[in-house]
Amino acid sequence: MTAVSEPRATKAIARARRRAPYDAESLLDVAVQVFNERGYDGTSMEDLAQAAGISKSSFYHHVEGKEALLAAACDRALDALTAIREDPLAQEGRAVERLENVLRLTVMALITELPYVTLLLRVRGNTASEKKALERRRDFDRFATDLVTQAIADGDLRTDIEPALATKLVFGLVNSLIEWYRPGRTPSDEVVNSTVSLALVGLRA
Amino acid sequence: MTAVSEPRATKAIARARRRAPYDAESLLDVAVQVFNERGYDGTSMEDLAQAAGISKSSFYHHVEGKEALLAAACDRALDALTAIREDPLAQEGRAVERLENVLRLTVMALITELPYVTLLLRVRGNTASEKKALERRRDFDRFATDLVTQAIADGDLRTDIEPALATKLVFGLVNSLIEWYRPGRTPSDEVVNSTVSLALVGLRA
DNA sequence: GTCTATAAATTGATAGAC
DNA sequence: GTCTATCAATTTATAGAC
Repeated sequence: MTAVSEPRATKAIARARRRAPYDAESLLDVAVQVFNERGYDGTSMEDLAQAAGISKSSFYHHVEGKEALLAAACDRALDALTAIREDPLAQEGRAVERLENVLRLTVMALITELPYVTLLLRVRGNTASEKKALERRRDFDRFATDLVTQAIADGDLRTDIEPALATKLVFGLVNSLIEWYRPGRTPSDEVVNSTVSLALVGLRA
Repeated sequence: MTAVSEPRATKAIARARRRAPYDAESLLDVAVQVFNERGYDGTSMEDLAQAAGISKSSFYHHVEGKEALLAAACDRALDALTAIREDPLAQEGRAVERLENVLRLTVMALITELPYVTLLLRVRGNTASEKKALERRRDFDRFATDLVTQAIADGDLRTDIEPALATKLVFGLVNSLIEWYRPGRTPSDEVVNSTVSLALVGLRA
């Protein structure tokens, strides 16, 4: 059974099944992990190549460059956040219910896309692609602020905290997950429930 | 009244009064500001010199080097946090009262030392001095965790959230201030009260 | 696809004149 | 104290052999 005698499709599948060790996606995973450990600017392409177990030149064969890696990671995180806005749970019911759903979906997105969102939330805006990522992030912030503002106007949340301030506090609480949450330590269900509960109990009228 | 005829002490005072434009402290302020804008690793000594309005070489005349600037800034932030542990308000009364005081003092420290604490909370631990700063920071985290644990054991805080998780959430909320608080926008009193209130109301039994 | 070699630019830091 | 000039190391990225 030599590979030569097999049809092309079979070869492609076999290749995929044994998980080609170095495809663009797995190298992105490696890069994002190292970026999060040492910081994006504190990581050299040599660091990434070593973490992947190949030479720097081979690494470049698979990826466009350092900034493209960061942009791809940010896009993945931002796509996850954007999907929340379009989720039916974010569009029906009272504002306070939509807010609770959005908070829950956000915590879940933070957990499932943790490395990517971590990188996104640390972006400083030094380059053009970083500025673009920050702009998309601000879109989500505005969406969240509108939701909190509406819930307060509905009389469902305490009125002694400014809407903009309340939003920043609640999403600051939620986003702080990237600083301490590590998969496998605490069941993610418990983290989701505790986080949403703590945020909303403190905020309710 | 020529400078030549004045005694040395007078000259020194006059020099100090007109605020020598480039002393080590004011250059640290400049450096910390730029570090926070572009990230520590994303900032070059050339960037710092330009921000200070002098050449890179002149800048080096006043400061030891890049890492020393970071260490000095972290030390200042950590000194502010350490002072909280030694504050009488953190040592008397029930654990839940001490916790409320510590939360309030922490928010106040974040606000008064904002640039320094911001830099500290972003340190990744890449160098020896950064690792040392992270270790001092962990000391404060342990102190905070003990306080929350005790308050839960006292029956003053809700028991359905793990002490370690509750601590991370509450201090995640408090520390998120560095991401959005900017002096002069919202009165600091309002931020302190709202932050402490939101955190504790959500946490109380 | 992988590698060694190297280019081209930047960086932290210093030398030494004024 | 400030500057220009420069060093030595590092960094992003490419060339080209296998």
